Amino acid sequence: MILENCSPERFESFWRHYFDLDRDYGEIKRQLSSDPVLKEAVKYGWGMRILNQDPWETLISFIISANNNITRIKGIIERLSQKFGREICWEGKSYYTFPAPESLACASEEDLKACGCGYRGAYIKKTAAMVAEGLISPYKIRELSYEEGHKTLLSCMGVGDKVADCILLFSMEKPEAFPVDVWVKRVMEYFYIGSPVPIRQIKTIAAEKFGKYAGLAQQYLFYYAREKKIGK
DNA sequence: CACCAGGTAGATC
DNA sequence: GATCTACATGGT
Repeated sequence: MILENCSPERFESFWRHYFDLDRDYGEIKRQLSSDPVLKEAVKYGWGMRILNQDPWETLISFIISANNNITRIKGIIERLSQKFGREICWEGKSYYTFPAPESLACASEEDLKACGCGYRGAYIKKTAAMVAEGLISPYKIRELSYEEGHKTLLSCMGVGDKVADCILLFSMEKPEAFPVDVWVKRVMEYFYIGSPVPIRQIKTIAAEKFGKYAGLAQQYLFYYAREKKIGK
């Protein structure tokens, strides 16, 4: 991997953790590969890593992801950043930071609608207000256990079981979190169960089979399922 | 014009 | 608790 425009100090203080470089993926892949299905999925997504992303940004981003498609999710986040973020100029081009909690809490319904948020606009505004007022803190939730963090995240409007698991996995260093979206549900039923079952049952099976690295297994399975369009 | 997309909130039993 | 439905928006 090559990073441009990055000092050794900046690499150590930020990017090393962001790219999860201290985790031994070789060892985890070996462990998961004792399962024949995971062995194939791991082969498919051999270079994958779980990024350690910003908790606040991840919280809002995955509220937007619910019942939505990836193209639109990206567009909405881009437009929110342009409208409510801070401009950064670099090499003659403009970029925008992800908006601060206060900015989204103060956003008007019309502005959020203009970004294409749809009915999620109200969720974003409410959750942003909770953070801006200090009722909840994404950075403090990160310090909690998986169970406590999950429970706390559910108090945010727009955050359900699956979105909470995504936030915990992608920004709060909880590799045991196993988000079950439509693809993971399909691939688990297809390979391990054989018939449609409730999501909670899939989470139970995943915890038993994959243990404390269930989240990484989820990512290999997700990628594999999508690429192969399994169950569709 | 239906159906779908990295589900959730609110009502109901 | 478990189950059902409406939900903005843009693409196919």
